[in-house]
Amino acid sequence: MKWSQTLIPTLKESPSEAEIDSHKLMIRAGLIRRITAGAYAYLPIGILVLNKVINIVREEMNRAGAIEVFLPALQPLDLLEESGRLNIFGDDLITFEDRHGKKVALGPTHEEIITDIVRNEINSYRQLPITLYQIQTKFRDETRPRFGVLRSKEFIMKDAYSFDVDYEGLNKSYQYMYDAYCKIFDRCGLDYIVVEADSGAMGGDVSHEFMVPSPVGEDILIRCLKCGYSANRERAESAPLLSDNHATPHNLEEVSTPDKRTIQEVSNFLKISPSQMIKTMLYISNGQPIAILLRGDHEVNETKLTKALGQEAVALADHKTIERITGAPVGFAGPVGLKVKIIADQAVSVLKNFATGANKPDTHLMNVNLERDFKIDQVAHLRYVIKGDKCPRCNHELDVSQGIEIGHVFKLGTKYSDALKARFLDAGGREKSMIMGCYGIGVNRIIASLIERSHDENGIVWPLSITPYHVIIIPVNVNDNQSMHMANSLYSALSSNTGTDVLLDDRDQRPGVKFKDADLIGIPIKIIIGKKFTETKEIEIKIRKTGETFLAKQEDVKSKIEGLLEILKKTR
RNA sequence: CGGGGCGUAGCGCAGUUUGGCUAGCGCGCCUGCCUUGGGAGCAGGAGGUCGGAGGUUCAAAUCCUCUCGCCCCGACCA
Repeated sequence: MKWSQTLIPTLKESPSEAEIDSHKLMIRAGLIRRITAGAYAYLPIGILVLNKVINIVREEMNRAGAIEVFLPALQPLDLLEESGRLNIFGDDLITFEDRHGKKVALGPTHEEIITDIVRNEINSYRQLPITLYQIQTKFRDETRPRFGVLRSKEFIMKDAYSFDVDYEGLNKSYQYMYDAYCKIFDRCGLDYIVVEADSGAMGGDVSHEFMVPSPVGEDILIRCLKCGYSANRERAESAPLLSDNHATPHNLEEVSTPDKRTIQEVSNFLKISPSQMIKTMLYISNGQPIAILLRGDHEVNETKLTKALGQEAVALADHKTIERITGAPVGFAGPVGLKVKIIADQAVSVLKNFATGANKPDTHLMNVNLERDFKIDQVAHLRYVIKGDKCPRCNHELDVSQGIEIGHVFKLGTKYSDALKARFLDAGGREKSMIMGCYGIGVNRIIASLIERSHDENGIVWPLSITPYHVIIIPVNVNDNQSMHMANSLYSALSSNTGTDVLLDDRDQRPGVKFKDADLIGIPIKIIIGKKFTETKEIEIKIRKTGETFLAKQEDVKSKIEGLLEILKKTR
């Protein structure tokens, strides 16, 4: 491609809409333009990159035995109702009525559609197992789209769904997908880590997330750098805290804490550490209020709470309920004298002489102790792991960091096949629910997270596998006939190699502009036809990532480039 | 959805507090000259319903009301 014939609108200045490096660079390098909040147009080199990523995904999916389908973006609402996910998606779902008044949604994901197809077309164990996948745009009305294509209202996802006759089969299908994911992300040149995840609202039990470590990531990763344990925040566990003081219980004491409601306010006021306080949170579970006790500096993990209660969902009690149950406004609840079921986090069970609300307005209690002052009905792990917690496996200190989720694999089991009646007859003629798995990849996110990890002050640094062009030829002076002739002949020679994408910067621009632009858009190899060429007929070759330069005679350029491409292919 | 901020040329911004001449600057763009190894220089030029609607006023980018859009923090998040 000749630069003058395509559209690569580079910008010298960062657009004000962008906050993070990848977003700025995608705009500055002319990959994308925002059309409206959370929706982006991909410009020529943007779609080149996107297509390369998609091709890698497709190749590895096919290699893993998955079968591609193409599904509608328009979905009838009744299917989502049938699976019970209409409420779960809630306002994230983009819905409208067609001219006949029929309610339609733009698909936020496609479990229901796939399951619907499979239940209609597959009835026998002889047709199983099968894994179907699609690469398509999905729509979610995100409350706050941000970070460019990292969180947008429409985005491209690869979604695969596996259907097996039994759990053994599911394990196999899952492993195929897991392995394929590793290959895909490896090929895209990404540094990623795999963490155990909670399967959350998708249902099912085993799940892994593929994460690119990044401070701009919206997910929190808990990792043990010693033994390799890694999990996301919802899933992560920590070693139980030990009772470290054998302090004798002091006398219970009531203190006045006028208008001090939060842990922060009370701990400042009483001059004690938040970790010497207990916070009491009232939840509604199964229609009944229950009290959850947490250490003051800990936060409730509702995923774990939900599981501990064996419920589908729990919700915080409203203020009125709290007043009714505790006899005090929000901010003064405590376990002493409370007449509801009490579940304590493990960290609470080892505390002595702590402070907590007195269930009386403007009053807290000091030197509260378990057993003596109140009893708990259940101890469970209910909180998020924080810095300082120890690894549940090897007791080494856990690392807390951030990451961008680029892929997620789930063992769903029969959640959707039960709900949507996707059944088959086994060899013995018995009807059974299909065992499902589902596997997603955020295609746009691959690009953004790659840039997030692979750029420098001059711009993007593409890996060979997904770069829009492998080589950029820069004739320094396009008005010099010999230079242009050389540029054109190199362009033809290199382009004739299948699989080598060449960009020729034929613009009549000053060299500085061309070098800056080539760096900005991140092309791995530059071929420069300039001073050296006019003087000695030598051609300069420069590597974007390392800045290494080579001089080659004109007849050697092609083989030199081929050699460099081979080397770059192998290095990440 | 709560809090904060911003909308002025393709991009980045000043001007708004305290209303007042023809609305400015940098980049980019067009023409010419010059220049050709890391975002050159000189000269000339095009480009604006100041987000929109209504109001106050002799006079509104500037003040008031409403509205739309966008960004940030938080909440939310298969």
